[in-house]
Amino acid sequence: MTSNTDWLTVGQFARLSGLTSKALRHYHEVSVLVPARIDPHNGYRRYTRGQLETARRVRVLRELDLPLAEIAAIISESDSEAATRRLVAHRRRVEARLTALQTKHYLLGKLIEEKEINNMPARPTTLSLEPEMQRKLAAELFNYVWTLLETEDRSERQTERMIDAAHASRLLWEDIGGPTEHARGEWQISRAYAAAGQAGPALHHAITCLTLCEAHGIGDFDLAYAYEALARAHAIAGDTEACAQYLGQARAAGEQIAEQDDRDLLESDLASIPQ
Amino acid sequence: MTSNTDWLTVGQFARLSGLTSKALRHYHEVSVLVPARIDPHNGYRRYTRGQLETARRVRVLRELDLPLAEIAAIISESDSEAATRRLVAHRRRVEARLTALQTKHYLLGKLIEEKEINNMPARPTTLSLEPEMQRKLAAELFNYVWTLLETEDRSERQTERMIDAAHASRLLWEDIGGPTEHARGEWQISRAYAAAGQAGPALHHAITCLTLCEAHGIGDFDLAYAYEALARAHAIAGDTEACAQYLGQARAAGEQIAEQDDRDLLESDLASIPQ
DNA sequence: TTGCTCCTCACGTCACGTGAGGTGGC
DNA sequence: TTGCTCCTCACGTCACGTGAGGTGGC
Repeated sequence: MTSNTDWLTVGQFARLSGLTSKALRHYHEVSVLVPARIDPHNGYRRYTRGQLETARRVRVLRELDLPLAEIAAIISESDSEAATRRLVAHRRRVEARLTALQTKHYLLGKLIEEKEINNMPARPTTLSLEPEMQRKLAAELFNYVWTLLETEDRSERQTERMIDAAHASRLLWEDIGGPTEHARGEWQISRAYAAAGQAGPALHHAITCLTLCEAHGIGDFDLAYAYEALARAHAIAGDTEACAQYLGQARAAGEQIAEQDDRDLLESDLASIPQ
Repeated sequence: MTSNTDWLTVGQFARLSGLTSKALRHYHEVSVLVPARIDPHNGYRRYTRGQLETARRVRVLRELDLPLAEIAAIISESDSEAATRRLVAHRRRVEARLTALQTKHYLLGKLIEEKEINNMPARPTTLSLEPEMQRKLAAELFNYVWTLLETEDRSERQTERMIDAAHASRLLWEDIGGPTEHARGEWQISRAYAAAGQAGPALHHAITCLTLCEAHGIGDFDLAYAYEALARAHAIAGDTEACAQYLGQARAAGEQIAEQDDRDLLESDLASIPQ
């Protein structure tokens, strides 16, 4: 209980906290962790044992790459909820860095591979997305289109973005998906154009969808929906006769669908086609 | 064939290589990429078109986080095997960073969990791309469309992907770009549809392009090209009269273009419109 | 002539680490 | 008295970005 042991110098405090004295001086300068008192005689920094707790927290947070400014805020606020929010935000930043690094890692691998074959490419011919990310993006875009399709008061601009997104999703599926994904992509593009009232493109992509189904023997659900898209596109074009014909084909194909839920879904979609 | 176009200034070289002029000055200073000559009169840096290849390679390598010293070595050595060894070594460093970051990510998750069991982050409504990646992708898609536009024996399928890519690029520019990028995106979509022989969509996006230019006071190059797109779309639709009218407007706007190179480019594009 | 582009400093970024030169404490 | 620790500058790191202040070019 000698006052001797209660006041720690930087070196002692450094050893006990796991920080360096250089770091402690820096933390003092930027007010992240200020010594309890400064010896007025010689300018020595004096820390208390009670400050060790804070010092260790600073160390842990720094090891997790939190910026000093964030750490200062977390420590001074002493509001645990606000602190958690900062941690969550930081974790998102770390996540972003992680995906960026993963992409770089992937691209380096490809570059090395290519180099072994030919000499100096330096010109990427494909998208710089790793397959996993591409798959994720393709799915996100697909869902994004759905969200917008279901938005009732869609602005003109949103409608344009919806169409863009449908095309983007289709593009990304090109090399990571098979005929089924391609057909579904074409179906969604067609539906987006139908929602936008553009009969020409809606018809074009509906035809592509059906062609894919036929060429690859895709039946069930997807085939029925190919006809649904054709019926809808013709309805919008004002061709009642063709619409009715494809409605019939959709219903016929619908009877081949295995799942009851899927059959119901088709029915409600067919019912939504303007006559 | 004028010596004028053979010697590029930093600004021109920056635009063509995708680097910034600041970065180019830095690369000069540290001898990673030295201008072919320095104008003795005013100290202007002059680059050749042949240096673009090197510049692009530097950019690709920097995007992969290689230190400038490594890049300088890779470029100067011109020994492809040594270069590959450097890439492999760098990939290992990236791997190390990756595992370290993954650990931090995991620990942050645990820390947050401990601190609070409630308060889960909301579903992300936007794409899970960080801005840097989104910008890169948008640009890549834009270039991808160009490559396909210039491909003479494009298959039908490639044409479809080209259109998808034009839409995808436009979507990605939506929140990271301004009106100029949006207008250029619309222009490219229009051109892609024109190349595919689809007059309707070509016209639609040409109109959007012009509307954007007018709404945001975009002139020069971009405005002239908006008219070019309209002329081309009408030509494909078989509307000779409207085509001629917009050709005239494009030429008039073309006279306001500052750069001679840009004027020449416009002329050759206008000449390629089928009459 | 007016903008636009180019030039060269000089400083900032982020979290310390590395000395240099000097003094206090046990 | 001898090491050891402490102090305060000042500079370096890495790859540029951001001005400031001035000049050249079309």
